[in-house]
Amino acid sequence: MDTSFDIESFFNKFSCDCKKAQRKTFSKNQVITTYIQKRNQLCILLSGHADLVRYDLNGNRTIVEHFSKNALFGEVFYQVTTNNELLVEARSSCTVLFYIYDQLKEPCTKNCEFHSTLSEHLPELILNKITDLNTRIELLTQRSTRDKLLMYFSLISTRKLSKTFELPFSLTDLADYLNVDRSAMMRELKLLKEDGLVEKIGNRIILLYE
Amino acid sequence: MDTSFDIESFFNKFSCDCKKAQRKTFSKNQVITTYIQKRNQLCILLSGHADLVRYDLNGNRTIVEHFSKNALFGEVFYQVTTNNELLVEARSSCTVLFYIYDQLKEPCTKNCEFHSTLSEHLPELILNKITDLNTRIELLTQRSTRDKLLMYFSLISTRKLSKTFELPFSLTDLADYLNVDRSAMMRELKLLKEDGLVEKIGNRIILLYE
DNA sequence: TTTTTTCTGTTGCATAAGTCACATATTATT
DNA sequence: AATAATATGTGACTTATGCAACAGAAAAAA
Repeated sequence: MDTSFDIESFFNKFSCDCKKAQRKTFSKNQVITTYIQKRNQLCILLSGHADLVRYDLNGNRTIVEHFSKNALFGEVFYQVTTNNELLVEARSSCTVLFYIYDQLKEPCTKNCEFHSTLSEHLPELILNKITDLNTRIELLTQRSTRDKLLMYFSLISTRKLSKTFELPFSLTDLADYLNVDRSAMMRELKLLKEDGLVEKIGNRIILLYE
Repeated sequence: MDTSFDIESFFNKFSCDCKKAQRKTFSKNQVITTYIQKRNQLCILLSGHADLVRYDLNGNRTIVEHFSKNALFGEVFYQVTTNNELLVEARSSCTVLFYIYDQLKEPCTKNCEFHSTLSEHLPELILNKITDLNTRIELLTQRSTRDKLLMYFSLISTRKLSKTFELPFSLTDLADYLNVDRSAMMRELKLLKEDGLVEKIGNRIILLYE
């Protein structure tokens, strides 16, 4: 998520005196939070990468959302509908700001600069979240595994402004993100290579079309 | 979407003097808007039902989102990634409020009551939109057609607080919404009936489990 | 009303995609 | 450096889902 406003460096300069925010760091694979209704938690990812992951009763794992710098997450945004486990897991080492949504909304009595600036930028951050979610839906509504792969590659390619890029996921995770079986995805990836649409060197993807 | 705040009746009482909003009505199947980047349009559905529909090059139709009373939509929320057509179509007769997002943000000079009240309630409306999108993702990440149907039924059932309910979609539309082939969905629906999980009388679904 | 259009329900068939299983490569951990 | 753990790559087999086609029902238009 690319925002002109860099929350992390801003937070470092004007740390929040009002004590409404908690800042924590996490190492890879640690659980950042779980989604349990009622707490109304709102989190901001200051640095690193994290995933919202769902484990269902059949042992299937789904990466519901992927978060990078400046992303918002937390159960304020979530109506927990199923009784599946929903965890946010750190994909790399992460720094996270924890808020209670209702406290964030009401004006800060201490009038600390960080708090007011964050409120000012909140609409922008939220709009980014919504477009991310809509893009996620576009991806998931692709009909075939091939279409999902091609759209996913194209998204990263335009974001990186290059036909060559590193995958931010392992292939196992990518399958869980695209909601397809891993071995089926591998097969399709091979076909894409055979059809001369894609090249893959280690973790690096090269798009050969257009 | 159930909000305590009813925009429609409020708008009727204190109609917006500042002329920033345009209110229009649409009849069934009319195109309310198309998603073209740059205009930054934000729309509010005051009454009726509408769908965001995508037509791809193979003639496939996808219902990307379904909107009901108080729903927000428009291209502010959308990063148009593919070159597919994206239309919002009225499913029933609709009343829609059109805004330009940037104008909505800045404080109203005329200080009209509607405008300020809307701004006040905007965070709540936006939060609803985000939880809707997340629920949509939950639905789309169900693995099988059966799971999609069961989750969809369960969502409506909890919303209506009843194991018996009318489908707000035709079966053709439902298939486009669940992103599955219609005849495959019909087959699965038959199996659900045969397994004694669901009963269907006309447009009415009865859940038989739990 | 009659006619036309769209929706529902069902089938046979083709194929995309899931399941299982295993070998090798790569990455963590001790 | 040795061992364990996890990720990648691939193949044989099964199954779910897509596709095409059609008849009857329901809804919309004439």
